[in-house]
Amino acid sequence: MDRETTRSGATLQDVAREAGVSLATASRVLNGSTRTVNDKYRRLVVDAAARLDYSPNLSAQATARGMTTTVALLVADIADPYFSSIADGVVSEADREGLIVQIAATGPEPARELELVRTLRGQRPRVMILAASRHSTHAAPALSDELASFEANGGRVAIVGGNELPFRTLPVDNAAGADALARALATLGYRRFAMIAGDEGLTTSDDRLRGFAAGLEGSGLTLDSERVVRSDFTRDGGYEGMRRLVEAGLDDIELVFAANDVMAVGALAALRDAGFEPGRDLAIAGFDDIPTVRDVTPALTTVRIPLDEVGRRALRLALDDFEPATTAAVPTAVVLRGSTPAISALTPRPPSGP
Amino acid sequence: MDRETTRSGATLQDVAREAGVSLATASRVLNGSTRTVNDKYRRLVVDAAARLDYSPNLSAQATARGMTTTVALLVADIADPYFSSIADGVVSEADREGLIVQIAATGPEPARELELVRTLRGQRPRVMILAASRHSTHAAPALSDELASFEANGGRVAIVGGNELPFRTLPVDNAAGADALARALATLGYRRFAMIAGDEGLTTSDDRLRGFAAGLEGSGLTLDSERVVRSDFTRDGGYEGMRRLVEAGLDDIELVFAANDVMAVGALAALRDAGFEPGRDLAIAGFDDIPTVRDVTPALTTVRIPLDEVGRRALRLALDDFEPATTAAVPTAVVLRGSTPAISALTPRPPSGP
DNA sequence: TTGTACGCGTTATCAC
DNA sequence: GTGATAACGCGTACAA
Repeated sequence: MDRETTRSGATLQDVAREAGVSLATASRVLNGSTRTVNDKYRRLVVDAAARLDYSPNLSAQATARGMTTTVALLVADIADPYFSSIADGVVSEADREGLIVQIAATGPEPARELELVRTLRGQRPRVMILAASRHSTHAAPALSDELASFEANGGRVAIVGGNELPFRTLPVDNAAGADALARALATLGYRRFAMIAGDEGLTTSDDRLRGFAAGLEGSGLTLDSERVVRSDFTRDGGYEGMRRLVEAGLDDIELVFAANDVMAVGALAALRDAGFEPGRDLAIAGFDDIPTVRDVTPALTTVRIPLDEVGRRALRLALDDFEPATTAAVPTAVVLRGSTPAISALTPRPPSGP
Repeated sequence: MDRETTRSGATLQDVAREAGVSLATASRVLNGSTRTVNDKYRRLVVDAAARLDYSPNLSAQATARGMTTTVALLVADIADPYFSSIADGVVSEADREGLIVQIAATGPEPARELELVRTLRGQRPRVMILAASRHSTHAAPALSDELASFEANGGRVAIVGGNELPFRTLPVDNAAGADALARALATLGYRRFAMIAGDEGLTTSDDRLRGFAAGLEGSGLTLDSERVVRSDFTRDGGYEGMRRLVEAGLDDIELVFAANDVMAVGALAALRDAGFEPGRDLAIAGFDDIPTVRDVTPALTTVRIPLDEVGRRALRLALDDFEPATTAAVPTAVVLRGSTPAISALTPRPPSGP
């Protein structure tokens, strides 16, 4: 016994032997669902397990049960607040379910998504959440096949944000949010807009662009396509986008809408570096409402997405049994802050040619 | 064959049968390390695998090999930029090694750390990285036992930041960084300080406090212990801390050092809400150099830790075989920004007693 | 209620 | 170089 105590990696066998019961009994009290075990034996087993410092081997459990207790989460960049907030929601909800979260990051190349899905599938996770999938993907068929195989084996798939893949999707109404933002800005008196968007094909960005343009049109305004610059979907991308706008001359622009908050924050910096004061010389708006935007100056107008709730709901969506049709879209809400004051507060800027 | 093609979850058996070879051969070509397989058979197997959409069951591999391909990462809060940046480093490095990262979050209660370590151990990860462990923990013995058991079974442990646990540790010299910061601030002309620290026992915070005080003393200054307020190690904690400082009257304080950047950002907001202008009425400094602090106004003086590198190095530390003694501490660097102008730029504030 | 025996999908040790 | 076959640690009929 002393030898057993010292040696680690006690197996269920060891526990059973130590407790003087059968393997099956030990299994039942330690991991079994139906509690049909005599209390006398139960105690014996529990004590033995504690004494041997037994830790169930989840891999073995998984192969035996044919089912794991992990959820795989695919993001583009875990350091991006958008994704880390979603991840936070997934992790906390998974925790409540006794599930462990595996995170993989595609990085800048969306092509890696397929590859990672393939790898993660090997883990046979109970659910797979795709939050990175923001591209109207040319690789869609292959990805779709992969996910279908996964589901055919009992796995659950949940996709965050609308794309056309035929799986449970948690819709985030980017278009409607951008539309509402445009109308709110129009109400504030803004008339001339520019936008810093992501690359074409990035559905999140495309939807927000489309919604924004629609909202403006609904207000009798237009978004000149020449005033839409494309850039990376990152802070530095936003910086670069604003730099280009400034270079092209923003003399007749009153407001720049960045396709997401990190871009907007970058745009803020670029604008300052160019000698302008955001919220006074030019208004800026973003999208997502990441925590940071409360703390930049001026505080950023944006469209709020409850990101942690998105994470939690994505997991629930995958886990629960119900009609997929009942899945309501995540509500978005326009949040007006200092970066978009009433137009009258904006100081007219002198024309600044290229 | 058609039936096989349609049915998913093809097993290695299926592939072997489809290819007309033995299980062993199939295993060798698909997953084996030593490539001692005839090319003719090799092709057969590879083709069959592709046709059946075979995906190796990592759980089964793990039970058979007694070793997984996952690394477990323990953080306090994945939505906190400090941790998500570290996680980013871990994930990217793990990716290079073909490893999958599992993330668990302890949340505000450090007691959960032990519990989570226990759970994660069940996964038999190849390495376990503790980044959350910032408390001089009363639960240290139990935690230490748990980790020791884990290592005794071939697992690797890496701990981020100094604590006294007897495992491979990636030292982050918080004390030295804070010391250097204090001296730099003294050089700028600052003389009267306050600090917003985390709860006592939070080693990260304690070390930074100690280092800061030491740096001041080295410059012939002192940090009055009455000027040290304790608060949550979060953005809102920083806000609350600054609120209390203001309430107590900060008439003779020139600079507030927050124990980390998110707190400093909160402090910035609180200061503004109280009617003061940070960087003009009062200087503020933080610690970590999270991405955000470049973009707040004024940009925040801080001590830079290369967080993604911390993540990468932590994984390497766990993975590599070498003398633990050779592990150099992560370099920190003082970064002076607008939130701590030369003291002459600070406007004298009128006394504001409670 | 408890124990026996088999199966989960792979790897690894043998002989061949 | 290849193929049986025994592990790996555990769940779970099935029988007792």
